[in-house]
Parts: sequence; structure tokens; C-alpha cells
Amino acid sequence: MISHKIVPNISVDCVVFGFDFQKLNVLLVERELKDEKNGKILISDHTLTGYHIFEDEDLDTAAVRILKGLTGLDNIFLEQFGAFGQLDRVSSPKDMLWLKYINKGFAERILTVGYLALIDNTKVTLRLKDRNVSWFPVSDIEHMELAFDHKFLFYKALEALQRKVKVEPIAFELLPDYFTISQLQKLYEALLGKSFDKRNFRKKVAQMHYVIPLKKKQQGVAHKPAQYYLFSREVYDRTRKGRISFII
Amino acid sequence: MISHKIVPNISVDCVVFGFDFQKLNVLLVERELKDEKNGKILISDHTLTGYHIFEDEDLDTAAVRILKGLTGLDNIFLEQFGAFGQLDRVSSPKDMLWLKYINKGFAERILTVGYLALIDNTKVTLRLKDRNVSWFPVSDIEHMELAFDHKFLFYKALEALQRKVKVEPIAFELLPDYFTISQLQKLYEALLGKSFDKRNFRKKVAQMHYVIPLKKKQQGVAHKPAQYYLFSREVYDRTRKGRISFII
DNA sequence: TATGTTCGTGTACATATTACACATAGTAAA
DNA sequence: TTTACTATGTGTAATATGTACACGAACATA
Repeated sequence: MISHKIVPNISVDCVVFGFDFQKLNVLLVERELKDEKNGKILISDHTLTGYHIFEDEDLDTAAVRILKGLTGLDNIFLEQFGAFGQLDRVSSPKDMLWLKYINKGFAERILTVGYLALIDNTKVTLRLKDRNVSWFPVSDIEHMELAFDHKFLFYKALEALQRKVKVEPIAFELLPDYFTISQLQKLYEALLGKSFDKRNFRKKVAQMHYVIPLKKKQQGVAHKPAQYYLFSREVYDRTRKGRISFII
Repeated sequence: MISHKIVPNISVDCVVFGFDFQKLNVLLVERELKDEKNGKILISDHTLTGYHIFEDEDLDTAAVRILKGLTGLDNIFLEQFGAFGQLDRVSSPKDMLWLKYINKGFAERILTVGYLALIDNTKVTLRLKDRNVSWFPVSDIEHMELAFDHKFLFYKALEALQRKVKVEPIAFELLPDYFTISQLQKLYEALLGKSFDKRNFRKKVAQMHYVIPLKKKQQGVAHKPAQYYLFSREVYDRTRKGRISFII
């Protein structure tokens, strides 16, 4: 195991989204600090998953490393959604206390590059030594306390996701290898926060030749079993038209 | 004049676009280095406009500062298009020579935050002490030599611009306060590299209630004078529908 | 007065979006 | 074995949007 030197003033934070067939979730890490003497809880909230980059790694590599440590997976969909370097990123007493506590020679001012990650819930088992990681419904974040400017970062990531999802077929990254049209519809509804007409949605999907029906059907469900489909990036790349609609 | 300490490993580069009513241009700075003894030219190429951030300024502020120095303007449209921190960003002998020459205590590895800037050509007079700055047609960049990974950054900025322009009314930032529909059409054609039917384009613009006809007409032109229009962000914000088209 | 140039307009056709209701295939319970 | 329950899967008509296409009008100049 090689040990790497960190870059003290540059970090990568990943906003990891997952879908449980009902709603959209985001991965957060528990942050807790107790007073050493009286055991009183000084900090108890959540943070995004991130860490400083190493001197000998690229930004993307750092994001991949962080996600690998978190999920065990290393072929996760990843995309930058912004760089954040405001002077007042660390301003609350809790955050300053925390930085003092974990003091590892980090700089006072840290530039964070935000990465959006989409993962297939069904493939992953969370793990992170010494820390609790878990999924939180996106709709709960509003009322939660997040460390630093992580709530701001989260909403930036969510906006980027909602924008991208309308224009590129990245939503499929949140589904298992095969899925039903209803699952796909629920996913889009969860992502965009609105509902669609079933028949029109299916008509739309039918035009996407890169969403391919399989022979397989659902089994053991107490209703007419649904057909499974598959997303083919290969077919998508071959047939994309590249049109969006603001102007002509 | 206060003197600021720079952050040695973080910089901001601006890709500044302008429109001369014919084609899209980008602002580049000449980079020249002569051998002190024999006067032989060692480096002669171009760079984007950028600089390190100061310890006491935000990223956006740094970008505004750089553009103010370049154009004299400080209300320029600006938007991040990415953070670039590859280990091999500086690899060519020329770039290493240049860094040695201008040596001002910059770090070996620099993370650059890229900003896209759109400016109204008609408002600006370029200036930069000791350096030549000028406009280059976007279509020429392909064949030019640019410092560091600036050609890569440029293309990333161009892609971001082409993406955004289809979805948000930012193209108007490249036009003067009032403009004709033909100028607007030429602009979109230059931005997207394709041509539109005049009548259909005008029909489209007619639906944009935030593009407002003025009383004013062109004067002194050797043809039927065109009507001037105005972009109103206020009306746009009040009436935006927020629909893009990948899925429903 | 004639010429050159860009401006500004309308219509017919094809495509895409929307709104909307019912029979089907399976499990589970009676 | 029959019945109840539940989510799946399908078509059509009305409206809105996108596309292709040609010519008279208004100005400056010679």
C-alpha cells in the first residue's frame, strides 16, 4: 500500500444518487463529535462523501477512488457539476470545531470540485470504516442539517442532474441492467418531480430504439407481469439525433 | 492599491467569446519569448486569458477581475464550464520553458477553473499591459497552437456554450442592446454552425415575447431598413416555461 | 429612373404532444 | 374453483409545433 500526499487546499465531493424504485435518494455520511470529558454531543449531522485529492492523482481519479471506497464499485457514472471556492465556505462554529478535531494539515481555504454520481442501488453494499453511511430521500434534505456548504452543493448537483436527465440518457445509470417501463417512468417522475401519462410515456419509450425489450418477464408478482427492458448505450450512440429545443 | 497574495495552485481561465455580426470569435493573448542572447524566438503562440486567484477572493471575483482588466467592463456574462486538474496539463517543453521564464512561485500542478464569458463586441476596447490581446475566429482555433491545455479548454467552453445557447437565452449577451432579427439569426447560425430558414426563424422569434420590437429602424443602409429589437430578461424570467425535450 | 440589396411576410403538410378508458394476466383469498 | 385484487399494456382524436418554400416592399446608389 503506497501512501499518498494530499493536496491541502483541493478536495472532491461526490453527490451520490440512488433510486429504490419509489424515490430518489442521496448518500450521506454521519458526522458526530462528542466532548471527550462529559460525552456531550457537540456535532451530529451529515456530510457529503468527499476527500482531498492526492498529489499524484487527477480529479476524476480522486472521485473514482472515493466512490470505490464507499461502494466497492469502480465503474460508476460520474460527472463534474461545478467548482466551489467561496471564501466563506467554512463559517459555522460546528464546521470550524470539526476541522480542528480532524486536523490533518488541511488548508484554511479549500476548493472543492463537485462530482455527480449515479449508482444502481441493487448492486451496492455501503461501507466506510468508522463512519455510518446511508441513503436519505432527496425530499428530506431540505429539513436536514448538512456540514459546510454541502446543502448548497447538493442542490447544485440535483439541478445539474435534472437538467442532464432531460437531454441525455443518464437516468438508466440509476436502474438495474434490466427494468420495466413502469420502473423507468417512476424514476423519471422521481427525478423531475412530476407525473406522466402512462400511455404517452410508453409511446415515447417505444420511439427510443435503444430501450430494448427482453424475452424475460416479471415473476411472482400479484398482477399481470411486466416485460423487462434493457438500455443499450451502443444503440443510443449510433442513433442519437442531437436536438434540443430552445431555438429551432 | 492593495497587493494580494496569490493561491499558487489554483487559477481561473476565461474563454471570452464575441460576435462581429458575421462569425463567432474568441479572445486570445499572444505569448512570445525570445532568447536573451541571440534574439531567436523560442515561443510564439497564444493563450487564454487567465490568472491565479488571490487568497482573499472568490472564484467568480477572480474571473470578474480578469475580465475587467482585459475589457474595462465588469458586468460581463460569466459561467463556469469545468475544473481542470490533470497531472499532465503542463507537459510540452515550451510550456515548461515559459513557466520557468515567468517564474513567480507558481506551483507545479495547477487546478484551473474554466469560465465562459460572453461579451458585446460593440462595447469593448481591448487592453492588457505588455501583451497583445486580440480576437480570433472560432473556426481558426483548430489550426492554431495554444499554450498548455488551452485548446482543450477552449473546445470544452465551446461545447458548453453550444449546449447552453439552445436552452437559455444567453446568446443575447453577444449582441448590442438592440439588434435586428437577421443579426440574431446570423448569431445562432454562427454559434451552432448551421443555417435556418428565415421565415421559420422569425416565426420562432415572434413567439419569444421577451424579444421586443422597438420603434427604431436601421438608417443609412442600401436596402429596406430592418427593425430593431430588444431582449428583456425581465419578461423572459416572468414567462419562461422551462421545458426541454429529451423525455416528455 | 433603373438597379441592387436585404427586409418581411403566409400557407400547406408532416410530425409531435396531449388527453383520456378498458380488457388482460397474474396472485391471493374465500 | 371462483372471485377479488392489482398493475400491465394498448389506440384514437384534437391540438400544437416544425418544416419547406417564393415574392413584393423599402431603401441607397448610379
